[in-house]
Amino acid sequence: MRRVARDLGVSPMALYWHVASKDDLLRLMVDAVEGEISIPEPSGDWRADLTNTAHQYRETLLRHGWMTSLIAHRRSLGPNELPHIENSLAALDHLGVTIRQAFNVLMAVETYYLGFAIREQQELATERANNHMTPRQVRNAIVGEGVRLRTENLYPRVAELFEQGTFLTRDERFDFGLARLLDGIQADLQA
Amino acid sequence: MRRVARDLGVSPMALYWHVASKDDLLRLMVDAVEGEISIPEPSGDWRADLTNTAHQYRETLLRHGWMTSLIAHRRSLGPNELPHIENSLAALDHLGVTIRQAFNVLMAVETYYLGFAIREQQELATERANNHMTPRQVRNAIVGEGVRLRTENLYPRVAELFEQGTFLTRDERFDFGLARLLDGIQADLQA
DNA sequence: ACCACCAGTCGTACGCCGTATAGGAATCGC
DNA sequence: GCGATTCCTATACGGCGTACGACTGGTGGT
Repeated sequence: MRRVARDLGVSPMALYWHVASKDDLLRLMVDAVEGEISIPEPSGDWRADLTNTAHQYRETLLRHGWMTSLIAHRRSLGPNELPHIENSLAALDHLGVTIRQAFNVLMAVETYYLGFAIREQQELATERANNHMTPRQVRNAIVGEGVRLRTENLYPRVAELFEQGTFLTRDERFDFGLARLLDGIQADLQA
Repeated sequence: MRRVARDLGVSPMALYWHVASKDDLLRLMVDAVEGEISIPEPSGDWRADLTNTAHQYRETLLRHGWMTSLIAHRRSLGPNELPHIENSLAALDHLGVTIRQAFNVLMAVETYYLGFAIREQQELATERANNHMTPRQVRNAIVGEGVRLRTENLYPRVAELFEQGTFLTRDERFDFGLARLLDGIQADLQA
């Protein structure tokens, strides 16, 4: 609050004319971010539509890193969320599923990208904390840890994983999990 | 800090003998919770094992609601996490997949239950905020909102969804999404 | 018996924070 | 002209995390 006021060049209490409380301000911020996400009209390819939506959300949550820490307490379902749900439901029209089934699908996808956003923030925070190391050094540290584990006969699978020292990029991981989820959903819908 | 100290019947500053800072304390708390999760030995049925793990995590994150709000900033990978990863990787042995592939599977599942835990906390917080209403009243409010949307010709699919007023329970939703994800993973592993 | 040491605690104080309360200045409708 | 409305400011309260320094009880060494 005091910080916001300072940045705006006004006294802290001036904010309370426009906003009821800090909590209220945060709610508005979350809703505003929700508003800047644009869910496209259904294209006819529901997989592409849901994937697109997931990417939009991920990108937006990534751009506003503070959101992930807020989203755990704060109710969403502000007025800016309904059109997104509507469009996503529309993407699943003509698939012979009920609205409720479509909604369950939506929730599952949403769960996935929400979880990914959280993880992503964790990792970015860790990288920020280690920003004195080059990527190569980070990699070496991981490999070294793997070697240590192996020589101590601890957690052989983790050791092997670390020793390889190569992982999917975050983008690849996001797409991998999302694709698997959509695969499962697709199979379920066709059953 | 002051609150913890009061509950322990000591002065606030006494805590700083045992703990470096509030942040440090929170880190220890998260790691302690991680420690109380017990990942069972592989049973031979990897789907059952991963499902079991996911349930354990969900239940634990639910039991300690404060964790979800911390987990976004805080580094995990404390010493209590490695054995879990090891056991989960072990569950995927003998499937003809590399350690790296197995790890990607793990990450996807973890992403899912993390996201679900967040959503669950959101919903529980909302329920707590509305605890002056009976479940019947909540349902009626949703249905009423659906009717309102329909009469105003807004978001017809959302309107229909609300008007029905019945949704999966949280347990069912968790299992539905997780099952779809594992379906997709299974199909991918067999390909 | 003495002392040095150390684990553990406490009191005080500083600089943050969100916000309750009261009041001041500019603008508008009449 | 004047009351109402809009927007802002100043001050103050109670909370927070924690830096700093002092205190206490018990231990081991000599």
